[in-house]
Amino acid sequence: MSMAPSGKNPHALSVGELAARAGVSVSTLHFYETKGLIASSRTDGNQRRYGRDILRRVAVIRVAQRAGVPLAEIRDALDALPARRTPNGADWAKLSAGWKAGLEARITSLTCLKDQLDGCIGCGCLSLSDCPLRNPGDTLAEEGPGARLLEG
Amino acid sequence: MSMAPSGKNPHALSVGELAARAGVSVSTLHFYETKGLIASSRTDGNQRRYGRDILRRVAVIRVAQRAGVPLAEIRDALDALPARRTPNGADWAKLSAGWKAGLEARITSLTCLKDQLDGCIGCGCLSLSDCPLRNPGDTLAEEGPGARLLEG
DNA sequence: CTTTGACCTCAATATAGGTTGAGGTTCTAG
DNA sequence: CTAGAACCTCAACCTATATTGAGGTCAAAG
Repeated sequence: MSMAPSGKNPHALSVGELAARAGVSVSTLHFYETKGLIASSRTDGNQRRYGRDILRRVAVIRVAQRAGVPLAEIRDALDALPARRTPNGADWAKLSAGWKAGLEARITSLTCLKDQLDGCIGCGCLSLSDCPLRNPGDTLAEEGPGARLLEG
Repeated sequence: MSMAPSGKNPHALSVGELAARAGVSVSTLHFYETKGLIASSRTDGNQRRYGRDILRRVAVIRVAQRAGVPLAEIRDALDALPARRTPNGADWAKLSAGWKAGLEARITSLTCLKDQLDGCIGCGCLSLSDCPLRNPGDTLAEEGPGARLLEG
């Protein structure tokens, strides 16, 4: 019934425990592992066990995702963390600082779009040749074809 | 060489022309048609021809996408346009007004995240139990598992 | 010792939003 | 009339982010 492993290390988390505490599903944790975002050691019985860093790491992943950072980039950023010692506050802060810039850019882009939409609601011009929404001045038009899941 | 159809109706656009003018690829227009976002008439030779409304319609679709509206919702909104007459400025304004609310919510959510990230950069607390980023007060935590491509 | 729940791997499926290619037709310029 | 550009359909493929299921193992409680 209990999800906690009762083995030698009471601080190590099983995937079920981690999933519950981190607010993600077990399959998501497996998925993150295949993508190199998290790692685990194994028990004699081949079950995953996670150390004390893991909760913070998963939390960082979810926050970065909310900020619109794709998993591949998150992985690269996490790979840049010091491997030998436990990352400290400054290490994490460095990561989030980098992501904040992207987040701010996204907010700016959306706000710009909103302002233009405001104007176009007033004039009903949407799609007229001089409407800023039709020929946005930003770099979006330069992005090539391809799946663009986030608004860039 | 010319992409313009030289048939009876010089105002009708071929897919290539529409693609060029709307700034999307031909395959995207085909795709939109299968999804019910746009429609076309056909020549005797089974080639698509588009009327004068189409440019505005495609423009509206792209703007709504930038605002984070999924194609299915855009389709539903477009379906609600008057079918019998050419939609006027007020019709289009009604659409964009609805999408603006969602866009504003998205901006608010991201701005909130940014503000929290600001605080957490200062304290380096990311993943500590009292960090607002770990237990966001908004409704994101209530969303079940599943692909969440946009930040909701 | 048996049962049950948590765990394992691997493959298939799902969604959104398209792109690419094969194989064939149409249109227009020279 | 013929070459080549543009068009057609349909199916397969692509990325990102997971979820679901099949088939089997492990561990702890009764």
